[in-house]
Amino acid sequence: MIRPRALRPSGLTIGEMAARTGLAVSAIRYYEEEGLVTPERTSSGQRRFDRADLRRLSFVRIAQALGFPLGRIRAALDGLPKGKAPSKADWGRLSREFRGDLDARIAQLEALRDKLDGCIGCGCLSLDKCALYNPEDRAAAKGDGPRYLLGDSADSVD
Amino acid sequence: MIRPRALRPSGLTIGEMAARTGLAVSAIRYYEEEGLVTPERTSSGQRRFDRADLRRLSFVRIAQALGFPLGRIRAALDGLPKGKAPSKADWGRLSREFRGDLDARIAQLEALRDKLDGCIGCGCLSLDKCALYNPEDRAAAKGDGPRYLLGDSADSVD
DNA sequence: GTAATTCCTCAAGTATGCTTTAGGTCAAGG
DNA sequence: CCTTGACCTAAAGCATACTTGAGGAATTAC
Repeated sequence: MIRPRALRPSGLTIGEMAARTGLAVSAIRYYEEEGLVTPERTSSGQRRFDRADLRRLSFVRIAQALGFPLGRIRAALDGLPKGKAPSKADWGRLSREFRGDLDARIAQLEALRDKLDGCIGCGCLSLDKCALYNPEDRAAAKGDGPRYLLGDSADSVD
Repeated sequence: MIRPRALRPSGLTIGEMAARTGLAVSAIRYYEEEGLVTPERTSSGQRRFDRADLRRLSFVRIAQALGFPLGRIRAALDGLPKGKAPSKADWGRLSREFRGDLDARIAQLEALRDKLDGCIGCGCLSLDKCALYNPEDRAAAKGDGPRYLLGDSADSVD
């Protein structure tokens, strides 16, 4: 049993966090800048993370894999109790929240896919009567976040 | 009936394309830079688009709404016959191609969602035994393209 | 004929999400 | 003790997808 950093003191170093979460050290620093984690510092300025941070960062990875933008993830994490470590119930609530969003995104994508089917049939793909060519369908894919900046004004086409 | 540009000559101007596709003029110029359309030019250097371009640009919009990156879209458009205008069958083939990719993405997202369900139950979200914490799940969301640059090396966590 | 539009190019700016580089400090091992 | 590796900050760079701005030319409208 190796015990680096003498008798495992007050927290995990950024390198240990990186190793355990699979994130790059630079990414973790970036997440701190973005307010996704707020590790303490040693007197010499090095970051020290606790176990709750391990969960926070893992949640970030998972949510990202699910397509959520960091802003959304931060908003969710901001809902966790500060000071005390989040309980299992807290994490469950967060997960359910994302699960809901995810369902919505999948449904939207499926709706779009079905419309694409219709368009394969009609071969239009650009006609004003084309179901896919509907302003309200813009920004359906993409996590949410400020990504769908598509100013719409689609008229008749072709 | 107004007939701008005397007797409707050789093609549509970029402004007309913008009005008819719902895209911004600047976006269309950008798409040309990216090789998604290659309009002709008048002797004075103005762009002139044809009806096939209208379809191309509409396809770009649709594919983007479906979450595909421009690189992928360009690759698909490059498969269309050059010189002659693409037939209905050509467009159908393209649509089916995207439909396939879309199905795959939806499936992947659903798989991830189901794993999230499991994790809501166990409340883990960061444990090494957590199904969501699998390197192979990275980059599941997001259109494809060079977006999933997540170098993986996830070990045990928490 | 002339003023208002529209068009052109090229460069720089914006947002997201990081990585890389430069220059320097700190801590752990031998 | 002192070298090596890990850590720190700040700034710049990269990829995607565009928009905005500057400065100017060509069209169109009246």
